[in-house]
Amino acid sequence: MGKNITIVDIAKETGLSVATVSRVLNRHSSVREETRRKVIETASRLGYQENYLAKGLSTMAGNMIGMLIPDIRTPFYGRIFSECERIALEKGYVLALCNSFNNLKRETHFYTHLLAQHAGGVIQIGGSLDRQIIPPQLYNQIKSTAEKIPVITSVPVEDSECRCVYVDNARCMRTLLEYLIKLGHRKIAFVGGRSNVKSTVEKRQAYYDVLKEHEIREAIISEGNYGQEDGYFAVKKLFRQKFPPTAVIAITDICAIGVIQALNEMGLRCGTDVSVVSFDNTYIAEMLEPELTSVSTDYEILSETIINTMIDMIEKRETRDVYDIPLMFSIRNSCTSPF
Amino acid sequence: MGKNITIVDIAKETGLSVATVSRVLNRHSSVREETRRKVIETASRLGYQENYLAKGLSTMAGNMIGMLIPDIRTPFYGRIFSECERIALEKGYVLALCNSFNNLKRETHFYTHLLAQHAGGVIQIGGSLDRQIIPPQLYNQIKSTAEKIPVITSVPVEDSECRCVYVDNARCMRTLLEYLIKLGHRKIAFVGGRSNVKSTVEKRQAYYDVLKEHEIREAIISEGNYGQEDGYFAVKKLFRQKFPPTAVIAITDICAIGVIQALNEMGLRCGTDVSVVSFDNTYIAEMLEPELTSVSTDYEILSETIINTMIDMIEKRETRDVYDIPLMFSIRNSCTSPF
DNA sequence: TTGTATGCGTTATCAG
DNA sequence: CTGATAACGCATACAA
Repeated sequence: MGKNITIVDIAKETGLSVATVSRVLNRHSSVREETRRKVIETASRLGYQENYLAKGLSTMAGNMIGMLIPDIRTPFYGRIFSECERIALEKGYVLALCNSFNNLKRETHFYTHLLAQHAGGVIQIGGSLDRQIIPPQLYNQIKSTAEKIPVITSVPVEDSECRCVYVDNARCMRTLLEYLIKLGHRKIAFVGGRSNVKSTVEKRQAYYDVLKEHEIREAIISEGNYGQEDGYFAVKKLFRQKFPPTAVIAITDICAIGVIQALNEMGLRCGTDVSVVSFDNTYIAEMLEPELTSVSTDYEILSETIINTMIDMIEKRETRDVYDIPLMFSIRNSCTSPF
Repeated sequence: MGKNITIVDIAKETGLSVATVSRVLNRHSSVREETRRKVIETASRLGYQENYLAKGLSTMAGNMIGMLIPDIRTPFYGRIFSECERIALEKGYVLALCNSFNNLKRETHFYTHLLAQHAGGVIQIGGSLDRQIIPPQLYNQIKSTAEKIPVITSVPVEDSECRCVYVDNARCMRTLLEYLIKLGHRKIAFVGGRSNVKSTVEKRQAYYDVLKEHEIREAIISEGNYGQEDGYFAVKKLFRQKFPPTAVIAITDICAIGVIQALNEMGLRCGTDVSVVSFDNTYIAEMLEPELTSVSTDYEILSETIINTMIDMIEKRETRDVYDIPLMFSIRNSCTSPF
């Protein structure tokens, strides 16, 4: 357990004061080049490692950023987190992750923890934030947290200091639907998703809007959850009818798996008999047979925006809400014209 | 930005000293019940929140635990992390996650960071740790880190203070293979996995061992990576022969997806014509058609062991290496007798 | 440009 | 059982 090297040691060694050493280490301009070099040299010679705890205690802002998402095991959140983590580490920040499992208690608990650590900031994507009305308990927690440390959310939080990096669900739906309509589909089902989830509601609304714009009367919606079985049972139900849909929009790639399975069981082939598209555009889409046409926000740009905004907030630069992350629309071979 | 409530405030409010307040808050025995109650009461009345930074600076041990894994997006690591995170949060610890992507630089970088934060500890599973010979750069980093904060690894690290929570790959392979042999299979292929990865080598060795025990001469191994395409191409190659295997062991669930796809394309049906099993037993196994027989370490017990051991180390209790985590062997419907 | 002194919130070591 | 006070490592306002 060798004693830790501190700036005091460096100060002693160089004959300078801790203040000067500190200035050098933080790239504070006003310091002579010679002393600067001397400090750098002895720092690395002694094997100095900065102590973030002390730094944090002094500045009241750690270099750990908390990320709160519903479930890292889903390909969607897994992808977002991984991109964010990669960028953050490059910039000298560490990401702490919490699966909320949409559990309000876990969410507020996590905020409390991060606050207690004076974390650099918190990022929340989805979860209870994605309810039609944000639960007051969470709302208050976010609001009071945002007064002390930077907070970024995937949804605007009114009357708070949060920044919002918005995922445009409506635009995603529009892209998918217009693509199918252009192929000639008129009977298009939208499968999966709960109606108390904001992102889903936004997708539904866009679904109705676009149908209307194209004067398509028939909306076919099957509510459910976001899993494979939801796609499966929806298809089983929907395709029992006389004039079944010719195309299906699945709420997630995972949901699409179920759609395709059910289709197969009914002797229908995805990509020829029925067109299938999905949200999220994760590796699952490329894994299926046939490969799925899918849409999502551009993960890299989204993640970069989130992290950069967060760091700007931490380092007290100007920031703005972001509503215009580009989409990633990948046309593969799960669709054809219905004729 | 309301000023933070500290123990000093509580001390003032109660007329006690900070020392006493601190003692109460840390359940240090010797303190009168009455003063104890008074402290607790005013603490909650004032809305006191402990400051982990200050605490950490004082004790030189934070409540953040770092977890270093190859890639959270894989179902295997996603599952392990999620279980660990759930348990850790319950016990008051936060998990910071780093995807190493098997990149040595990222790995050592992460250790450096955690050290600088005086993290509670570090857990590394797989990655460069899983090479036949641990790269010296990483070895040194682990060794020196372990001298300062608790470190747990999935593989024993010789001559260091790490604790090891071992995942018994050989036993997993044995379980799978003996199951297939009992069903009557004699031509069993083992598909996927690189030969510079320790866990894979252990599986291979067990594969040879068990075959030998059952006097099966023919070992059929197809090296590759751990993805879907590796399973796919392996089958395409292996099943071109006159007497193809009657069973396939895939190195991961994901790899098995490719196996099944290739089989389908060749007009062979998994579960009737060919038996398929895999490692990892993730949700993917239940998602496939037919559902896959699969084996892994029991995730819950593994994760609980890891976190409990870590916390014991942090709180300086006795610990021991763990080599006997039970397995989770799920027999589903991807296998039959070959006759 | 550099140094001095103080604070950040806790824990821990001594005394009482 | 309780209280003063010195660390812990760093940043920074104020002086020089």
